[in-house]
Amino acid sequence: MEAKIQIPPVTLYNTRTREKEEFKPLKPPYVGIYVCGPTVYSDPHLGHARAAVVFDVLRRYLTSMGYKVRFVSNITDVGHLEGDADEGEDKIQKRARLEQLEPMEIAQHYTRVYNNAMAKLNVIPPNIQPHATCHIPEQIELVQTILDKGFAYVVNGSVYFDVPKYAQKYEYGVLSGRRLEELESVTRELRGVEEKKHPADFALWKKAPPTHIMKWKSPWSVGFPGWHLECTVMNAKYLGIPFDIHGGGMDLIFPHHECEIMQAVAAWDTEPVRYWMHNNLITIDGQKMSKSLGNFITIEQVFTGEHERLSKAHHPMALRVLILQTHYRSVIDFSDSGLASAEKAYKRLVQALKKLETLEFIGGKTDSSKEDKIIKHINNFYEFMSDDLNTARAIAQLFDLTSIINQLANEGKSVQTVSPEIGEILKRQYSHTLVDILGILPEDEHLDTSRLHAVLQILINLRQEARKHKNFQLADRIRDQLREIGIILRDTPYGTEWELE
RNA sequence: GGCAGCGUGGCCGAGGGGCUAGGCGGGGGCCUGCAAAGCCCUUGACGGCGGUUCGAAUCCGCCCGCUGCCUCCA
Repeated sequence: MEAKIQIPPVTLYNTRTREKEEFKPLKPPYVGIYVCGPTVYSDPHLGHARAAVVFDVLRRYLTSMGYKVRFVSNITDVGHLEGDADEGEDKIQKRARLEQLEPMEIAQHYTRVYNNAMAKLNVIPPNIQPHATCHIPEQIELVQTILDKGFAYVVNGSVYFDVPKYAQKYEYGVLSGRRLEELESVTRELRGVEEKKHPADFALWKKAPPTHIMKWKSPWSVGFPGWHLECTVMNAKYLGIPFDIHGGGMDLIFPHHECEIMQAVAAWDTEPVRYWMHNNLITIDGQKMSKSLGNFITIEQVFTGEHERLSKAHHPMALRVLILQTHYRSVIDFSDSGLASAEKAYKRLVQALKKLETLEFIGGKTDSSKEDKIIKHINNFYEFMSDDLNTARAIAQLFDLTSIINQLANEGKSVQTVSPEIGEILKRQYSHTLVDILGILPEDEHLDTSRLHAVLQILINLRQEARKHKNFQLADRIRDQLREIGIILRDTPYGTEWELE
């Protein structure tokens, strides 16, 4: 890192303490991050995209600072109970019955769909992507530990966490700010006859009804693990308790993350997580997007444009930019026009990057105020990223740099107003912040375009000759026909550029 | 009902007592065979009513409107 660029210490808003805290890993330079992954029984939607992109940027940022990050994100393939207790049916099983498939076939299919979507969004795959069904023995073991410690009880082959007992020894609701008495008054009327001693108790192990397909042997019954168990088990197994950062959507704070804390504290007498981070939700027309409301847009629909609310197919990076232009703790009200505007913004950033790569900084007539601005914007970028991952402000700095790059490019290929030293910093940092840290990929990097490149160069050269001879009819025909197949030609002071639409 | 939060210019979205956010769009100009892109200039905002203050979009109070969690969910 060059001397002129300073990266301030990272502060993160910790849901647990409700304030921004300086991030200090337990065992530097190692950082453990766990993010709640998807339940794989349907297509991933915009909400999945947001959580994944937000924590991908966190991971990239910490990595760029020299931390060695282990990033764990699970696949929930057991399915959780639907509705309450005894009426419950495993989600994946339900879907399997509907489609006449093996439950594991469903899980496998949607895991693949999810991972494909993540790849398109340029989300780096987790270092470990553990599956709940691969950790049944560990989950059974944890249930036993909690039973041994006296914080759970067995009823008819099911095991429940004893929340009132826990609340006697430890504080209840540390994450969500919820109080046990209030919870009781609300939930009492909602629930019918059941095995739980207290409405706030939750299942650690459920005995499976005879029709249930996904089930495993345990000391208590043939059944399946409770909703919150897998995360605790996989935290402990792959990151150790306690570990640094646990992330997920805000809707998971209660009860999911609250239960995770109780399980870990009950089992090991230690709060499991140093920093709890929660991204806010995505709304559509001001309404929460959710599975139960059925108003969600899948990630793939954004890319194909096949949804009544979408006017066209959008570039995956447009979605990424849209997400990063909002701070992660604010709501994003999703719209087609917002996505379209993000797409234009994305193109601007990427065009500036391409342009910057062709520039040569020779100095000679250096403009120190311009150079100062460049350094200032780069430092601001890091300052805002370190301030609770404020990607909205950080990306604004990149737009300011974009503007400067465009001005420099107007000088021609050889730039005199910026010294070679500052020019190199600009080149390195602009690319590093945009591509490596924010994960905004220049277009078509995945595509092998080398031959297409060569062919277009031939056409561009022919057109150039036609223009030289003032044969504009031919020149325009070449450009128009290329446009018809989605290739746009653009004449610039330093030659003709092309771009795929 | 309990808890948490939000209301910013045409749209999206940062910020948060005096200091240009940014993106998209609109207007004017430069460049150009034309087009596109780019550049320069520009427009324009802090839900309502009170209060604190030399000064409030920013702090406090009340009111209005909206959202999330309390049921699986990112």
